[in-house]
Amino acid sequence: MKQHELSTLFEQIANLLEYQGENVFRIRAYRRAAETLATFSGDLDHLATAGRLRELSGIGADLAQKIEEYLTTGQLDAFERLRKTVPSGVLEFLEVPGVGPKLAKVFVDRLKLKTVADLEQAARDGRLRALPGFGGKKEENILKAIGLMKQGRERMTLNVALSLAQQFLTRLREVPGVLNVSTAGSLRRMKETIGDLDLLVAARRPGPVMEAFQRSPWTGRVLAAGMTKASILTTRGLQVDLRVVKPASFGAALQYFTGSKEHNVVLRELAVRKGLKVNEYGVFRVSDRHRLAGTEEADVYRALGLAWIPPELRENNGELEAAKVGRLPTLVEAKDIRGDFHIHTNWSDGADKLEVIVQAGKDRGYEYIAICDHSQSLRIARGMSIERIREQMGILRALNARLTGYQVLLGAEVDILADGSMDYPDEVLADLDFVVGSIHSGFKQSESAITNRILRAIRNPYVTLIAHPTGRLIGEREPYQVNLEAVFQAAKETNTVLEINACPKRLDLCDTAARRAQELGVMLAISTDTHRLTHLDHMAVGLGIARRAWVEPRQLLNCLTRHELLAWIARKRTTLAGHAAPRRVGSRRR
DNA sequence: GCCGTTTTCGGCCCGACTGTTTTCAGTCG
Repeated sequence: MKQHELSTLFEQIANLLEYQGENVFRIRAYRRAAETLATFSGDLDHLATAGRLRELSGIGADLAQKIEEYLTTGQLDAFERLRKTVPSGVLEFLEVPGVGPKLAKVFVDRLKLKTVADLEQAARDGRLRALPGFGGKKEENILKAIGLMKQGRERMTLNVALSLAQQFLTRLREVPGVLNVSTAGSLRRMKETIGDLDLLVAARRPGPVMEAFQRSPWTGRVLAAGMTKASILTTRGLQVDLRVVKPASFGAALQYFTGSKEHNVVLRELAVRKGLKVNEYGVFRVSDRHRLAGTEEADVYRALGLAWIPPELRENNGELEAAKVGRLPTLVEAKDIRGDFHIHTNWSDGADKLEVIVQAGKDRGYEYIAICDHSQSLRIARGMSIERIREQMGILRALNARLTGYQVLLGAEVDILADGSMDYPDEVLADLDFVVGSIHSGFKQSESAITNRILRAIRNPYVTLIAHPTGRLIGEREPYQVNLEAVFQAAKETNTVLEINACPKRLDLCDTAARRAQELGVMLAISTDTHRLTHLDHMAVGLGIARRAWVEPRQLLNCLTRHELLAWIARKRTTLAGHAAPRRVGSRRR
C-alpha cells in the first residue's frame, strides 16, 4: 500500500516541478520512479530494511533516501516544502485535460485563479480569450474538459472494454481496403481497468476508416479527428482512440501504441545506444535512415536484439532484460486451461441450473469443473445447509457416473468465519473434492485478525483454495487489511492454492500480488466465480491477469490434467491431516 | 534525478493534433 502513496507523491512532485519550469529530465526521473512504485509487486519495507531500494528501476541514491524517509516518518519533507512554494490550485488545474503546467501558470499569474471552479467561471465570463495565445475555441474546450471531469469518466472493466473493442473491430474490418485491425494500449496489455480504448487499423487509404469510425452506431461525440488519428466518446461516455497506418508500418505502430509508455521509453533508449531510431513507422538506422523493420511487431524487437515480448509483460518490470538474454517466461495460454473452479448454480445465488452449468463446462472442452455453491452462514446468497449440500453431492455423484473424460468436482465455497474456523465441520469438508475458503464478513477486522483468520483456513487440510484473497471490489470496496506475504508463505508451505478471481470487478489476487505469489512458488488458480452462464467467458480476463503476473502453465492449477489435479488435492490432505487417515479424493462413493 | 560493454559527466524517446501561430508552442499518449 505504501508504494502507491509514494507513487502518488512522486507524481505530484513531478507536476509541481514541471509548473516551476524545472529541468525536464529531473521531472521525468520522478515520473519514472512513480511508475516503478505503482507497479512494484514486492514488499517495500523489506527491501528498504535490506538497503536494496536502488535495485528498483529508476531509483537512485536520492529517491531511495526519500522512500526511506516516507516509510519511517510517513511524510516527505521535500514535497511539503515544494507545496508551499507553489500556489494552491495548481495541482487541481493540471487534472483538467488539455491544461498543462504552462496554462496553469497563466491562470494563476494573469488571472489569479485558485480553483477549477474559478477557472470554469472565468471561461464562462469570457475572460480566458483575452489571454495571449488564446481564442474562443480554446476557452470552449476548457469548459468542455471541466464538464467531462465533473462527470468523472469511469474506467472500464476489462470485459466491457473487450466487448466494446470487438464491436468496433468487427465494423472496421469490413471497411474496404482494411488489411489488419488490432486492439492496442492498456487493453492489449490486459490492465485491470481501461481508461481509453485504443484501436489500430492498417489500410492503404485512411479516409474511409476514419469515416466509418466517426459514424459508427456507438459513436456519441467526436473529440478530435485528423487524417489518421481520431478520438470519440461512445454514446455511453467511453473514450475510444483510433489510429490508421500503412500496412508496412502496422507492426511498428502496434508496438508503439501498445506501450506501456515506460516500456517504450526504455526500448527507444536501447535503440539510440545501438545507433537506431524507433517510431511508429519502423526501426531505422540513424546513419543512413535505412528501415530495418516495421511490418511485423516481432521484427521490431528482433532488430533491437530482443525476443518478442508478450504485451501483458510490457510494463518495464524486467521484461526487457529477460528478452535480452532469452529468459522470458512461457506464459500460460487459453489452450492450456483444462478446467474452472468456483462456479455457482441456483442451488445458492447462481442463476443457472446445475445440469446447464455442467454441460456448459463440457461444451467448452474442459476436463473438469468444480461446483462451489455457498455455505450455510451466507444467508444472503442462499447458502446451503449441511442437508442441502449432501443432497447436491448425491446428484453430482450420479451425474459423474454418466460422464467420461470429464469430471464435476464436488465442491463448496465455504465461509471462513470470524475466528478462522470453517462454516462446515471437517467431516463435511472431507466428503468434498474441492473446498474453496472465502471471507464474506468481518472486513473491518484488524490486519492481524484477518491474516490469522486466513492462515487458520490455509492450515485446514481440507481447504484446497483461498478465493479472492483480499476481498476488494474495484471502484467499490478497498481490500481488507491482510498481510499477503504471510499468506503466500503459508500457502506455499501447505500446498494451498490462491485464487486469481477472474470476475472483472474483483481480479483478486491482482496482477502484482499474483506475480509476487508466483515468484515465491505458490500454486495459483484462475477461477471465474461464475454466477451465470456468460461468466464462464471471464476466463479470458483471468488469463490476462495471470499473464501479467508472469504465470507459466506449471504454476496454474487449471493446467493440470484431471489426474494430476486430484493428486495435488490429495497431497495437501495427506501432508496436513496428521494421523488422520487421508481420504481418497474424487472417488465415486456410492 | 538516473545511469554507464562507448561515459562517474553529459547525455536523457518520438510524433500527432490543436489552436493559433505566418513557423510554432503546448499538450497528450
